[in-house]
Amino acid sequence: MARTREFDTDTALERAMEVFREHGYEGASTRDLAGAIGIGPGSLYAAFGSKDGLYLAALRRHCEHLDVTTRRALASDLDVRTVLRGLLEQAFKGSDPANWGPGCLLLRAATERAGRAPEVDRMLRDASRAVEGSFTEMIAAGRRRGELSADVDAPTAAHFLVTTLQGLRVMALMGSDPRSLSATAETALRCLG
Amino acid sequence: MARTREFDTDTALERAMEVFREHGYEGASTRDLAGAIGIGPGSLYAAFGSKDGLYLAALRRHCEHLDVTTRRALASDLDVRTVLRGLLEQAFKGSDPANWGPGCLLLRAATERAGRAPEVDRMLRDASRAVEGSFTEMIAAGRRRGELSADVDAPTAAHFLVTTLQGLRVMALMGSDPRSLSATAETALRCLG
DNA sequence: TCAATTCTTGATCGAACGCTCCAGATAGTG
DNA sequence: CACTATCTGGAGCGTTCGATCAAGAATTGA
Repeated sequence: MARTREFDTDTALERAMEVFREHGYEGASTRDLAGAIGIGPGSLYAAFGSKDGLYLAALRRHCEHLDVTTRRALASDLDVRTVLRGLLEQAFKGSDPANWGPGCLLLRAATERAGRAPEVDRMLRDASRAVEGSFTEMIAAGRRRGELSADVDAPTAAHFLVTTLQGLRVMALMGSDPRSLSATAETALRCLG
Repeated sequence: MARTREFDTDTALERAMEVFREHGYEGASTRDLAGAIGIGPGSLYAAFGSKDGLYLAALRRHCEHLDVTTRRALASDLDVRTVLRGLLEQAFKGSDPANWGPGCLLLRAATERAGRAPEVDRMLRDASRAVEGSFTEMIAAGRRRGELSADVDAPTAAHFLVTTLQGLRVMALMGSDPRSLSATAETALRCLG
């Protein structure tokens, strides 16, 4: 009983993610965003309420992408070290540089908006815990299969590896040599015992 | 033979660092900056040329602070693990949260401006290498004193620890539990062998 | 077919942006 | 005491910001 929306919300969010990833929250203008999505400002505000609303929706979608990546890794039946190595390496030379790599929108959100937008804080915490949870499961499973020493504490090791993961992204942004980054990933994996 | 400048450039840069740290590059307006420094826009532009010029000067100054912190650690005669532990812990609960903590301007610059301002890229790389270099020296010295195993490769271990350091800052921003952060720092130190 | 409802489009709002200009203030020099 | 050189700070430049709104287009139920 009314006109149908001409653009797809999911596609719009993917485009918005890209713009926010490129320019950050403050650096992305509503004109940039509407232009990238291919709609007018009116449609943007009708669909997402505000620039902040669009940002939160894009960030939420990004978190879903992260979850898909970690769950896919979790479902793998390869050796746990191999899987973890793949995740760490993707953090700085990934085949999916936009979502899991140094451009990760969540990392940007952490440095740009942590502590000044409650909803963002909540998403940072939740997404971070979700990734950490998947890592914990992977390590626990690897230990059960005997791929890791029995005296590895899964939650502790998971937190350590996620920290390394974030560090690798940052170091990549700082211009660190890929060879050094790989060596650091290897060092971290060796710590698993 | 002319009127003397009424404000101190160094003090101005400290204030600017604070504003950039708080709001980022895009989020900090020249009015914010001039207001925080306590000068008019004319003075700001006469002294620093542009917002970008002020940002670069502030970032350069921040890098000097980082250098001071790492060199002070380097000069310490405590056990190398104790010194490194102090640096890692300061990254998330530091007595100097502004400069060495999660708010570190360099980390923000990395996520906000890496790859889009050559001068920033250069500073990211240089500052990162400087910190890494100090870590390398610390580890090498600790090894010479027999505090670390002889089969520790100093540059490799240094890169790994700096990566952990950056990761800890990010994890702190994401709302990670201080207890977990400490445990992760400890895990990283245990890797030194 | 037409009224009702929603969406799209583009002009436009007031505010804030980075930045410039200039009159007035303040200093050293002869 | 001029004279000159520099600094200060507020007014204001043109532009862009996030957001709104009216008017037309598209879709559905009656």
